[in-house]
Amino acid sequence: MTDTDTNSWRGVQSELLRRINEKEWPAGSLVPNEVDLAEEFGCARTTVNRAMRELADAGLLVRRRKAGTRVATHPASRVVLDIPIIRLEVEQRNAEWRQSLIEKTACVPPVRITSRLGLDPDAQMLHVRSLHFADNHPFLHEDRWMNIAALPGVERVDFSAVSSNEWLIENAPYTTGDIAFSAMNADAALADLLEAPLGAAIFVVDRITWDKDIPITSVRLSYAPGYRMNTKI
Amino acid sequence: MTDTDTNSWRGVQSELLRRINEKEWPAGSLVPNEVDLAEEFGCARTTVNRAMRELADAGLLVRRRKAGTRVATHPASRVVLDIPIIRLEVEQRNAEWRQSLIEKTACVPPVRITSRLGLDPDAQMLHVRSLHFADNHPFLHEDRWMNIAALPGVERVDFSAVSSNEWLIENAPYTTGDIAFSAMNADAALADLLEAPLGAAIFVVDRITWDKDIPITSVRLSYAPGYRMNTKI
DNA sequence: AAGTGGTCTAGACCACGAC
DNA sequence: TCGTGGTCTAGACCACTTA
Repeated sequence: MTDTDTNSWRGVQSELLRRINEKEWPAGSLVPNEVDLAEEFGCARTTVNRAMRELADAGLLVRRRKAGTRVATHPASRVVLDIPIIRLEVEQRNAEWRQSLIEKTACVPPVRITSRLGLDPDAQMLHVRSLHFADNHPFLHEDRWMNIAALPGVERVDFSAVSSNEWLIENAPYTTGDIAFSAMNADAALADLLEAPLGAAIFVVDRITWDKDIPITSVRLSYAPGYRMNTKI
Repeated sequence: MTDTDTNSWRGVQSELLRRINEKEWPAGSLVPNEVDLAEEFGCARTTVNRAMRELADAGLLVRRRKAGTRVATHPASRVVLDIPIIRLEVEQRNAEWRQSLIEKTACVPPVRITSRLGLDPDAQMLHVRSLHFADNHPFLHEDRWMNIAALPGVERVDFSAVSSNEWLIENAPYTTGDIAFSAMNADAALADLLEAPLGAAIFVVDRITWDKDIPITSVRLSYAPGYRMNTKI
């Protein structure tokens, strides 16, 4: 049951990892098949399969039926980011969260929004903008467009009581989405809201979500200067 | 073998997903155990286990022995980022990659580097800075410190021929690391290198890697303005 | 045609941890 | 204590893809 027992999947995995790291199996080389490895390690093929499957998921091995398994030549490191509810992110920093609703209007969005969502350019969407605070300091600006047709009752929600961020997570499951991270200089409006100098470097998250091809929402989060998004490999 | 056959693990998983999304199983509620679900779906417990394990890995379910499995209350969406070799990232954009080595010196790093790595503040490290280009336009600035003691022969490597980014991936396996993403305004030196206006918003990736408690490298990647890091959920 | 990984089964034992 | 998930087994059939 430890990492060095080669009859547990973790043990097999760490032995495989060792061979890859120490170049016993060089990058690009063909490694033995599951049946042979199972025999070598004295375990069932299922056990070897689990160990290898996870290494393939992590990008360290490349597996193809009939062709066999090879050590990946350019193991792109894979980073997992957890993106929590904004309120929880603030509270995890031991700060008090509050938000202030800036705008909530039903209107026709700019074409850059409808075109990316694949919606009729004349369709009305709900535009909600709000400012999130951490201990009364501006934390981020949330600029969101919501698909009214896909979110029944959304027009009657009081987004000054519940953030649209949180309401959507609880009420609108999504199946797929795109996320982009970038940096931009604060324009006058954003600088004013975030109490930052004009032109300050702002960390920006753009996110679009769909529920089985139905567009749900498009949002831009603009963080106050100094924000860092951290994670471990 | 399709997503709707409840005797394949994908089929079971999509049915479980449906029940979670449609609140048939509300957030926080206890869901049936593996044996009961296997009976309901007419499949082996192993199959149910695989489906549920992956949902737990994705953060949608919380599993505990004896206590059973519950629907997660705050499903933080989990984003996976692939961070490739810089050369490949440029080439994937159908651009020609090249780099120019700016500096390669062995010297004592600033305290902010040694302290974060947990190294002796007087230890020499190898400082390598280089500029990566895409089609002869500056793409990013790589500012790296390498632990000489942990990387035998690193002082003799010609980093004008191989980028330190690529050399490390091929020669220095790591076990853990920290990554941080942020935005900063370009100072005069960086603006000059990246051919950007002074103060331009720069997307920054800071990364530190260890190999079993031995610090390997600390690097800051500063991308030219306009860079976006994209991924799917 | 044949080798390889992908998956399912039925059963088993065990570790954890709530009670 | 004992229910639950975690894991392993031995065997089987199948899907994919290369030779």
